[in-house]
Amino acid sequence: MAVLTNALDKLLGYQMRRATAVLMADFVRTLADFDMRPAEITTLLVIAENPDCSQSEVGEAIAIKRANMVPIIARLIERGLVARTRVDGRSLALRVTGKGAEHAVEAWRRIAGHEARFRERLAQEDLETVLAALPVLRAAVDEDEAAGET
Amino acid sequence: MAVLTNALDKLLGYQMRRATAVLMADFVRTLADFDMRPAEITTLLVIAENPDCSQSEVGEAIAIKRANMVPIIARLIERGLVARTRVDGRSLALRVTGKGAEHAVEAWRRIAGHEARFRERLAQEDLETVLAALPVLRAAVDEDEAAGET
DNA sequence: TATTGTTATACTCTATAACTATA
DNA sequence: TATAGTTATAGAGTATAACAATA
Repeated sequence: MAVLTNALDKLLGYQMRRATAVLMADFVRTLADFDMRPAEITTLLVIAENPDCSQSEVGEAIAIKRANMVPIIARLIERGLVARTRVDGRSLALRVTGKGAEHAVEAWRRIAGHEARFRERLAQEDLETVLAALPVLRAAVDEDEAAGET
Repeated sequence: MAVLTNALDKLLGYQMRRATAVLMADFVRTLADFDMRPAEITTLLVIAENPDCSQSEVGEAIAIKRANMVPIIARLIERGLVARTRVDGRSLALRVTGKGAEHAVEAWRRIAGHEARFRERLAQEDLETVLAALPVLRAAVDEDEAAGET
């Protein structure tokens, strides 16, 4: 099979998308036997880090819409990883359970390995440049979204 | 609403994912009135660049599986942007039509604007570092996938 | 009136397995 | 036997609109 030319390779967004797919696939592989989707894992980690946070706050932190948080939280509760208590008539405070905390610790341990696998491919200086550039790239439109959400 | 802490922000993959989502959203907005999905647009551009390529070759070039190429090509043909002729009993040669070529030119024109909006947020030197780093990040697992495909 | 959580729904991309017809 | 295209299907993420209960 012939190898085609692909001018898209010159594009920042396209390269980002391709590289991200590789990172994500490795992330999923790293945490495969947790039987949790990436969105569930990240949700668990944010709740572990922020006891008594609300569902909306978690969604805001990881850019998942309120409506899409519902089944994620439901599944975490169903599996006994997260518990919630009512704060007032409409808000719920989320906390990880003991089991959820254990999962979070083990997840972080593995994520550290995953992270190292990719970081070690870049020179220290280049890695720092990349890590500084990424928030810049997402900044302007994030602000647009925040404004639109209001 | 309280702003939560989010240790995920330190992770390369997470930052890539967030930034890519922003880039992608802008890409979609840029090409919204084409009434084409991102995957269809990129497919069209690759075919325009590689006359008489096969469906599998395009999929290989942009990391879309053969099975998922089928409806994309079908829609491009249905809309009169791509035509195909039989090469042998199992291969089809793809070409853009006149209309498809026009779409490709206009798409590239807009993509240039989209690209510039993001590039200008980074210093020239940092941009080059990022553009060099992205293929490195995706390289190792890309090779795994290629091996697995065989 | 605005906010929190919810339901319902649709769209896009991705993944696998299995089939056909060819080479 | 391997390849090109296809079908069917499932999973994951994301988006919007509308609603109830509450602040």
